[in-house]
Amino acid sequence: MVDIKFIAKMAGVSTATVSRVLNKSKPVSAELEKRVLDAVVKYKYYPNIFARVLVNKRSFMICILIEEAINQFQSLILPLVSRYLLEKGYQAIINIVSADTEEKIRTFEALEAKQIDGVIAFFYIDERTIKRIKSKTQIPFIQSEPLVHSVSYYEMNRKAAYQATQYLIDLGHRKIAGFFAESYENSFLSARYEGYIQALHKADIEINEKLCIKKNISMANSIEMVNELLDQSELPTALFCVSDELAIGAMFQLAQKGLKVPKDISIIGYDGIPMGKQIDPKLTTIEQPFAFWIKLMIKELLGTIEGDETVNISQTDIVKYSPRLFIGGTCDKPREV
Amino acid sequence: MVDIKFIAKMAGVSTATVSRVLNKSKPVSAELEKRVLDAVVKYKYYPNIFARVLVNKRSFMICILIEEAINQFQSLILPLVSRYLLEKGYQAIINIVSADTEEKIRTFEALEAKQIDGVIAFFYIDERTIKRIKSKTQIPFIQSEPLVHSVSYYEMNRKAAYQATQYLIDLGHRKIAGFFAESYENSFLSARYEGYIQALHKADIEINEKLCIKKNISMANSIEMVNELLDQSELPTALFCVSDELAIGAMFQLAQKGLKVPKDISIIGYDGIPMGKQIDPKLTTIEQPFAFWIKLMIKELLGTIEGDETVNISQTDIVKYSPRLFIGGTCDKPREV
DNA sequence: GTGAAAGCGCTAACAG
DNA sequence: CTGTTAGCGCTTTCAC
Repeated sequence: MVDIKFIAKMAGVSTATVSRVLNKSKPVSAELEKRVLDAVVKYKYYPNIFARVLVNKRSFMICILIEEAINQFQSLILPLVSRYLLEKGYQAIINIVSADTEEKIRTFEALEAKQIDGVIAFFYIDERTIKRIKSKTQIPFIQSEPLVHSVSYYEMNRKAAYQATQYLIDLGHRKIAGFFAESYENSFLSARYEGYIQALHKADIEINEKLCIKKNISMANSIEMVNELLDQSELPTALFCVSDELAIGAMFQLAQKGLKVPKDISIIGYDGIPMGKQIDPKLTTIEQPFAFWIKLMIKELLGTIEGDETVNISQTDIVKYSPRLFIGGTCDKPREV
Repeated sequence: MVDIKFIAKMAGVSTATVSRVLNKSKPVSAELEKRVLDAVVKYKYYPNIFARVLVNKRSFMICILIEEAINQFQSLILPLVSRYLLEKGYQAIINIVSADTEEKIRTFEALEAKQIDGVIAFFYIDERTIKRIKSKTQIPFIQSEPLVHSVSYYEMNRKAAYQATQYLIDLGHRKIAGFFAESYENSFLSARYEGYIQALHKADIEINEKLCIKKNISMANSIEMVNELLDQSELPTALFCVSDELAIGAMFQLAQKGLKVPKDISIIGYDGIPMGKQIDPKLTTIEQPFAFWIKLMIKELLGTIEGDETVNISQTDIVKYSPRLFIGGTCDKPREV
């Protein structure tokens, strides 16, 4: 076993010196430094990270917390998160929790006790629960769902949804249905609803409650939502979906019902998941520069962990990386125009 | 800071006793055991895993290695793997690697040096690479793709594919197309192809090369595959797909082309991913008891790690947990029968 | 600039 | 059964 003691002996120095060279924690003479580094290479020495943690009180481990299953969005960002963490010298560990709030809070406590440096929750946590977690633990955490609320993610979502709806209006649509999420208070999901409403208002289009369907946003529900939509007396010519999964599910069900996209109905999604580009026609949607946002978000987390309060995000960066419209083949002019 | 010393003091015992209770490493009187456990609960004590590692020479950490992106199958099993590992006292950590073989091998070496106990590769590794990894490292590893090759996963796949094809034949189909994977040598994917071929042979159906399309099995490719199929002079009445993703992609594209499932063509998939149950009609498919298999596979890995060579898997268990046909709504009798 | 030595929190002999 | 104690490999005072 080659450990720090062995290297010290071989280099003819003390263990303290080896440690100093490896961590650059204190100046060491060039002479000794060379001897240490040579020994490290010669004997393929890797410091024992666990021993290091014991002393440092920092594990350089971040836990990704997932609620039961992994959805498309999460499987998209998980590799990005993990890779970026590694780049920053942190190891991603993964834990699964149930939907139960109490269990989640207990998990936060456990992770703190296990000396995990921080948590990235892959689910939405409401304000009340956030307060409870903060009252019980000190562990720094962020949520991936409302990615960068720190740079007004709500506002971004509202604007992009506005833009998407506006795009449909510009194509000549007036009867624009919407599939939305229920019960997400002031999250980015309700921002998308707001953007949709505002665009319709701006264009003097009356809001038709029957065309606004709110449900949980799983692909399964989009089938029901389409059926509900088709039961209306007045069929829409376009459909705005609050997520790509919803949009793709809707396309699927519409095809089953014999309706063509975009000939019979135009569809626009939100997210830019890979599957949207794998279907035919490609899904027109709002794309989000996830990779960039994730970096921003993690930078914020690591800033808190490392006691660096000054994570500075420039306004130009934010604008540069705003969501943008991807024009696929699922939107066209309405039939009768 | 609540540590083992603190708990020992509060319970009025020695640290050794606390350790023995927590690890069940030696018998402790009921009286003391109770006092220890009470203190543990009362003060929310969690043993410091890093200190434990230092002594045990075991990190109780298993790395899940993912190749760049996460597909549906992987996102399905990832929570199962993680949860089961935790149940067994291991923590899952996650690393992303590129498709490059050399980088993968280096990652295995690095993980060993970091004292990670084992690796679960979420990708297919060919024989040659396996040999190279084993020559350079000692780290135990398994692959999730051919889940339980230890219990003849190949055979299971062949049988199940046979059963699926037989089901179509029993419904009266004779022109049965197949979407398969290319270049997977002797993996479970080729076993599915073999099962399909054997079922056709058994029923004296001539193999039509033009109806057997082999491509990489992403959803994107199923669109091309459907187009290729529709270009044939002779249309099939049924389609066996080597994966659910392929099957769903095909359903989608067929709907776009105006073909109804199962009226115009029957479709059967393989895997049993959740999305298959979210679409309408539900996808008829071969379901696999993943959770059970994952346990088997991990048991094998942990067996190697813990030096337990005798991981015994009973034959009844294997039969009990064989893949089984799930009958959704995507298969019917052929039109003209 | 360098080394000796005291822990970090835990487990496992070794005594009793 | 139970307690005392010596490390696991590393970092970091504290002297020199």
